[in-house]
Amino acid sequence: MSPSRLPASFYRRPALEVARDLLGRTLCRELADGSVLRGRLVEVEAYDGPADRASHAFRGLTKRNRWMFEAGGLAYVYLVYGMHHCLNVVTGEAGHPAAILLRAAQLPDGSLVSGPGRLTRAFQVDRGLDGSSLLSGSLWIEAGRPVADRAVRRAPRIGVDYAGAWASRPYRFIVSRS
DNA sequence: GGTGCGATTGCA
DNA sequence: GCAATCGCACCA
Repeated sequence: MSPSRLPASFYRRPALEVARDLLGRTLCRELADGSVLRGRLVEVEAYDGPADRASHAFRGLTKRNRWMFEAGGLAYVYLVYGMHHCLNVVTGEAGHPAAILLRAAQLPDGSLVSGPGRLTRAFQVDRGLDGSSLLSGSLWIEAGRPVADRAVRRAPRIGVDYAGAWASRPYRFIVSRS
């Protein structure tokens, strides 16, 4: 258990707050051989509450989205388009469905992994990690180097045009400068 | 039990 | 611009 692993209290806050605070943090993934992949989170999206039409939780609890209804600190991993995995961080209190989609990270060598499907491929994340705790286990987030307000840009979420007015809400958070 | 489609990506 | 590819949400 790494001492710099972000604690449960980090995740059990409102989704928009957690989303903004995830920027600059270090996504960590331990592989079977014991090596650890790391990347600095530079783009995330919040999906917040039962009224958010863009969220998987909009139509209530289902087999797929059940982890979104748990207390923050879990991974929610699902398959989209039959071929790409998406990695989310569950946030907030139990009963309030919310999660943050991880969209892009900067690797230690400076290269950028951009896109939720590319991110899960790079970090070898699939549905085997769905529902796993970020507080223990092979997937977690460390404190890293938080980002100043002036370096944060907000924008509408990607790929949710079906969500009506919710599609234009600025729920995407991007590191615009280092 | 059947059907339509997606919080994407890569290639033409 | 569009095909790939399948779990699952939803309806019957």
